[in-house]
Amino acid sequence: MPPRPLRRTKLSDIIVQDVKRLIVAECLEPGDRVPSEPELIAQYGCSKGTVREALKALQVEGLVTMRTGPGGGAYLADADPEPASRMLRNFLHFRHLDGEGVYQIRKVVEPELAASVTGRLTPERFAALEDNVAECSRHPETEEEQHRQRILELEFHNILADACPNPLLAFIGRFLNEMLRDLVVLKKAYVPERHQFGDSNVGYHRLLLAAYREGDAARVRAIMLAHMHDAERHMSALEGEMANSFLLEFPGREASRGV
Amino acid sequence: MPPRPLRRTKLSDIIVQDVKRLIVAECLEPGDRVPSEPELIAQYGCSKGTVREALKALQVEGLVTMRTGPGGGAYLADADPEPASRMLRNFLHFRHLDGEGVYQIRKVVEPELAASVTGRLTPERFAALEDNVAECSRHPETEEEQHRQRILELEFHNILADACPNPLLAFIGRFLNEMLRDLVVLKKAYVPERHQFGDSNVGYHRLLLAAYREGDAARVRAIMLAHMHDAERHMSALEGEMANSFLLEFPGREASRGV
DNA sequence: GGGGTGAATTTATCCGGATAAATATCATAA
DNA sequence: TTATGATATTTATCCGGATAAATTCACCCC
Repeated sequence: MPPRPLRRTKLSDIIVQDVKRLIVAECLEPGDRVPSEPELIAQYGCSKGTVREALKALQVEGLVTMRTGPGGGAYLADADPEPASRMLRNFLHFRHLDGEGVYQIRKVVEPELAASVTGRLTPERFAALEDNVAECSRHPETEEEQHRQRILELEFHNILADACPNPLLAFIGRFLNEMLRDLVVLKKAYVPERHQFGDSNVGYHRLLLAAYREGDAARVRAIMLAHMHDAERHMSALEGEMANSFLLEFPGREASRGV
Repeated sequence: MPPRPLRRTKLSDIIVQDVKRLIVAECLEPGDRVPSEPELIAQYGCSKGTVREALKALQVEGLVTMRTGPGGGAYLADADPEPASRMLRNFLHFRHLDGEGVYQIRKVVEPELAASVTGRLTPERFAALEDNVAECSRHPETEEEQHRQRILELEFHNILADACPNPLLAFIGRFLNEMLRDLVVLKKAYVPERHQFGDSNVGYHRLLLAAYREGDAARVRAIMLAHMHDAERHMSALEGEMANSFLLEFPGREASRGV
């Protein structure tokens, strides 16, 4: 039933593979130039539409970025996990992943992540964590502000993820935060009880800061584990009705650049 | 520096968004029909190229599949994590993720996953696990066979992941296995010591089967944790030189359908 | 010398047509 | 009744052109 590929593989796919091989062969680094539209047209003797499709595919895979103007063309892009993250979120929302599902992972991943950055926090990052705690400690006035503060608390965990030297662990940490963010954005039902949870969250964050100051990785791990278990218990209120709203762009997240 | 979107948003992007909204509004399920090429052309009064680009974008996001022939057109696709998985693997390979990095996550995720499927294994899955252990217990003859057996051992963990009701946990479990598979495929250096590790792996798998038979989730967790720590120690031999080989299609994995 | 203007380059978007391939349906024949 | 083959429908691929937008760089004026 799935439309199998046609007899001869698409010309644009051949170009895609060739360009990838070129990247490997030449050991290109992000920022290096890749054959541009007119060059590929000349090389393959095809129309620009075909070349454009190949370059677009490489863009979609996050491998190249295009620049206009003189000296423009295709350049090897900095690796960016966002497209993959977005597709994965779509997939999981389709599968009706709920808050409890996120916390089943989070409660084992966040302690490991938090412990692993002990002693690796730059002064800038540590200051950012302190700022975050300070801002989340303020008493919110409006409902809207309370809601934003709720999301701001997640930023604490994002800063930790950014400090993690393991790219996979960093990605998963960020990803889980984004999933929770989607859930919080979709369901303001979470807000009413914010005081109880919010204060509790920030309290754990303060304890974590103290443990980081002492460089006590074991205590960091223990505090984060307790934090996660505590938060998990409060997640039951976030169940259900995710439906298909994921397809629409969430406010506050920059719109994806289409395909 | 990134080429910002042009003044007016692309027509194909508008179509993409409209179709997504339609999917949400009509609560479409996988397999349901989505407006086809000629319908969208009539609706938007644009050329087929533009409509094709929109439908292609929806394909790339894994939301729809196209069918040819009468009654063909665009249909809401079954959610598939493969495209996201592939992009994420590319990203991580670019970041030179190594075996140790994978195991930092794996050692916390696999025990949770393994424990969570205790008592949920269907007879079919349990039989598949037993078959896997039996096949991995055979004495490999050729080098090639040893190598394939090494990969086959990973399948044990994939079966567990498939049994996991949490879609995120299942995805991460499968994903980590794929990352390891890439590493093993790329570096046959792993093979020489296969006996030591291979036997050890299968031994843990046997212990897990026994614990599953008794429905002892705590013991499953403990065994898997020991399994992971054991395997992690042997991972140092798998370090380094991932380079950019990720871009090429790995043998044994079906080629991606281009863009 | 500095700052603004415009030309050149390159990609971005869209068009409509031509041919090929896949598939469901229906008619036909065994 | 069943199997086979023709037909119609729909997507797949590719082409080349036209216009618009963004960026760089050289040039010119002050």
